[in-house]
Parts: sequence; structure tokens; C-alpha cells
Amino acid sequence: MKLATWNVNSLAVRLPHLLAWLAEQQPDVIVLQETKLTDDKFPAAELQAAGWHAHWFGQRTYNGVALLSRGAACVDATRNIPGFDDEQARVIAATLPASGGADLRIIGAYFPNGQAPGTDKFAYKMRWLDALRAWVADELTRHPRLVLMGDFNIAPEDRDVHDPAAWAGQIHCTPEERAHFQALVQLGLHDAFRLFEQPPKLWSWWDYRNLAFRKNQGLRIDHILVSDALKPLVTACSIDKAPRKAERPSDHAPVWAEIAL
DNA sequence: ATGACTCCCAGTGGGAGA
Repeated sequence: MKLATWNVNSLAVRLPHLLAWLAEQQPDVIVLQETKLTDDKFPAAELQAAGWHAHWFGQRTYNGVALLSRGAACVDATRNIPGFDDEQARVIAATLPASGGADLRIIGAYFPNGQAPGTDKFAYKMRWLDALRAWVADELTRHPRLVLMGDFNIAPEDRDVHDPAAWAGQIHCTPEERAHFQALVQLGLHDAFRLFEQPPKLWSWWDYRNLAFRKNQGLRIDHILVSDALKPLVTACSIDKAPRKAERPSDHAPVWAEIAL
């Protein structure tokens, strides 16, 4: 089973890119971030025509998430973090019914950017992360096979940053954000990317400005975290830079993982 | 060449992203 996450930075603009990547890479499940579409505008018909079941949760201009699955539809969908009052559409979760074994719980999330330490947006990011951790801990008690994936807006370690000195203490790289990432890991989750030897300087996001992609100046901020029960079943994880080379690309590249399910 | 973005909603600029 192949799982993927991609911040598409406007699904209205990126639908052709998405359909092309899905046809080429044939994942079984993909979660999307920054769809930037109200629910009435979600391209459900186009995706269905391509063979995809979908759950979606969006708003205009900003944010917006979706969860697509091929073959079986996901059930028990949840929008945002239960009990956390949030005006921003950032989380979609659902369960992929078992094909022999136990169900697979999938959480797709668009973590807040946070802007800069000391701002209201950073405080919101911290509150959101607190709520997410408490909820994921609860989900794990019900779903031992769980995947948390999406745009975390956190570079977990210096090796996930093209220029750690320049980024030290900056948004995505603050000790507070990294502590939150570790707190998620300590729930019994594993960064699928780091389960394998990886080429150095492989990022998931490059700034549109300053020819950052051409110079490979990026960050690894999009992640797939798998639960303890899934860890031994993960057979591969990588980041596909190819869509970042397309015409009018998203600033993020898709991350994917193979799980023997 | 020591520069250099893209999205949205607005409306011919500004905020946000990361």
C-alpha cells in the first residue's frame, strides 16, 4: 500500500498536476493540504472520474484539506481536532477499512505556519499542536494502525534544513516547534523518511523566490509518521521532486511511503 | 547577471505563505 501527502497550494490551480501524479505514481491514499476551496467547489466529480473516493474540508483563500483513496472509500471521517474550536480547515481524518488485517486510521493535517516566534500566529500554532497531540494520543488508543501525515511546517532537525545556521531559531526550526514534533513522536510514532537511508539534502519544500529550487535551498517540513504497529511494515519512503519541476508547480513536493498492508 | 515568487481577493495593490 502506497500512502502520500502533498501540499498542492491551491487545488484549483493544481488539479491537473495532481491527476497526472496520481496516474503516474498510483498511490492508494493521498492527503492534500492548502486546497483553498470551499466545499462546494471541491472537484469531486473530476476525481471520481479518475477513480478516487474523497473526503474534503475546505474554506476560501486559505487552508483546506482532503483525503483521497482508490479502491475502497474511507469511513468515519472527522473534520478538524475534536473539542478544539478552530475557524481554520486544517485536519481531515478517516479510516480505511481492513483488507484482511486491522483498519488503517489516516490523519491528514495542515499544521499552522506560525509566522514568527512571539506572534499571535505562533501562539496559535502552539495551542493547535497541544490539541493535536492530545487527540492523536486518544486516536492511538482506538487505532493501533495509524498514520499522521501532512504539511507539518516543522523541520525536525538541522539535517532537514539547507542552511541550519541561517534558519536557527526561525519559524519551522524553533526549539518549541521541534519539541512539539518530538512530543508527537513520543506518542509512539515514527518519521517514515528516517526509517531508511536517504540521500542528503532532500527537501519537501523550496521557496518560490530566489531560485531556491534550482539551488536546492529547501526544508523538509512535510512528513509521514507511522504508529509502532506499522513501523515494521514500512518498506520505503521518499520525496518526489519531479512535480516541483513542472510548469506552475506547488512550492511543496509530494512525500510517499510504502507499507506492506 | 550577485537579480530572482505565487496564491487569492481584490481591483490596477496587499496579505499570506514558509
